[in-house]
Amino acid sequence: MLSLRRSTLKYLQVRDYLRGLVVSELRPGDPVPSERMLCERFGVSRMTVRQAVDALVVEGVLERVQGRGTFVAPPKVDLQVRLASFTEEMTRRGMTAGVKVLASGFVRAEPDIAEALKVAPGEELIHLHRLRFADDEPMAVEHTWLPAVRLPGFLDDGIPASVYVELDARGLVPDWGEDTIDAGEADHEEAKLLMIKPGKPVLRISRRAFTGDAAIEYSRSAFRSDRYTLWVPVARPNPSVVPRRRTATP
Amino acid sequence: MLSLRRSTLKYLQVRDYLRGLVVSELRPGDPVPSERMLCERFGVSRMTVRQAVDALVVEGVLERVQGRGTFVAPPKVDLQVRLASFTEEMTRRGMTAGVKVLASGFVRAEPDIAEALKVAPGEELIHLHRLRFADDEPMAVEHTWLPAVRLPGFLDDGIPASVYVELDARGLVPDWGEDTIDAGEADHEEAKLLMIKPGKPVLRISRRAFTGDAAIEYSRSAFRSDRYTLWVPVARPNPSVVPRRRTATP
DNA sequence: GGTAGTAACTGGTCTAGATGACTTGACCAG
DNA sequence: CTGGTCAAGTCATCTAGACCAGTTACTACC
Repeated sequence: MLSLRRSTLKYLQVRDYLRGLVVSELRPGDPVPSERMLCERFGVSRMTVRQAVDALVVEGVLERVQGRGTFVAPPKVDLQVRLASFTEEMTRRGMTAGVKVLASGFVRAEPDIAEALKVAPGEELIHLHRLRFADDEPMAVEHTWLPAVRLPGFLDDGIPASVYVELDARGLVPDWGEDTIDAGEADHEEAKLLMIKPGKPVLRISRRAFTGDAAIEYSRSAFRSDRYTLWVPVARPNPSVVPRRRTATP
Repeated sequence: MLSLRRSTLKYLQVRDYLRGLVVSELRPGDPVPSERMLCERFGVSRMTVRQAVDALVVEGVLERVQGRGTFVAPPKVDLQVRLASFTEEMTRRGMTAGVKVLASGFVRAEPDIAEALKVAPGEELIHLHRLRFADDEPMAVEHTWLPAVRLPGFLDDGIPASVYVELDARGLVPDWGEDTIDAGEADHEEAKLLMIKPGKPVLRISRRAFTGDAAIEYSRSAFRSDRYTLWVPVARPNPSVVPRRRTATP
């Protein structure tokens, strides 16, 4: 039936080994072991090693340079405004994402939330109030609303570890969305949770995510501005699989 | 030396054949020829075909479904994240954009500016300090730096009304760039210009714009957060080469 | 000293197979 | 009609090599 030997796949072993190297030992510009060395170390063929490296190159973690080697990519924190989950974003930055659920349950849609989700006011919503961590440091306070009618049984087994994983499992992966971003002052509750002083600036991000025509998630987050910077690439040419030129100096 | 037989590489031939199919004959959800059929048609091995298909999957052009086939991916909503310019943003809200030049001239590149523009510290830069208005109300304080060597005579006829128009006239239209966004506190100068209290939150946006490989503009802006919200349409990230769950609906 | 060549690395492309996992449809038994 | 089995087709993973192309360092020659 459900064979989840995922992690026993050889290329994933190699990939995760490399990812571990990058986040723990290496710095941008450092070379990773050559493909042939990895073949030997893991007892796999070169194509398998290349598959592992490919995955990390596509992710922007590594960069290949023909004739010289493969290097840890500079933190051009390609992490973008994409509809990636917080966990994905932090993982890409080499941090460990954590989350603490402060509250969860069903609520009736307030007018502003209803409008954002394009549902009728008073409709039943799933509400999550969470505190997000990066490397055990509080990073953001987040409120998330999801239309309950589209997610039956969402809270039945406790709070899902990841909203996006849960949406994925239901085939409701968002394909587009929009963020609005502004700066604000931390209120008392946010300040306490984020361990900053009330009135200090926070980056507020409201996100609407859609699956096809229907809104599936609306969230409001307040990020500590001293620890979080948003990167937005603007109209960048398609990087494709082809290797990019290099700037770092190993 | 420079061998650009690029297009004679087999996997590129296969890739471009598939790309042609997608744009000319097939519609989203349609299956492309199976990998083994492509092997036969082009007389190449399966790995080569997979390399071609991989490239298109990474680009988001195709989607693989194990056991069923490979299909044309549904159209992307918006390939790139795109930030509206200040003027566009104001127009969208039915406001009139204005600008006042506070200072202009030549400066030597400070280390941080030099790094952002990828020039040597101390290199000559054109510097503009401007205050931006929306409906005659101050909205943002902006510093802009441009490499003087690439823009001879830029300030000779006074301050250009629009930096972008001037760049356009010289064929130096930026084709890509990146913004970093965070929240900060207004310093005294900013507060005075924006007519807010010092320490109040401002949205800080740093923008680097590139023409080809060379940086052409670097700017830092501080926006009044009580009057300005950034709006960012977001597209879904490209699926990685690696794990795929079902999404296609042929 | 400088220069050209060369050897030993690196990643880039490619072959010709193998096995496994998943989906679909045809077929058969209840 | 329903449910199960089975085969054929698909993509997923993997092997053990091959040669090409770019980079670097060292060496031998001028």
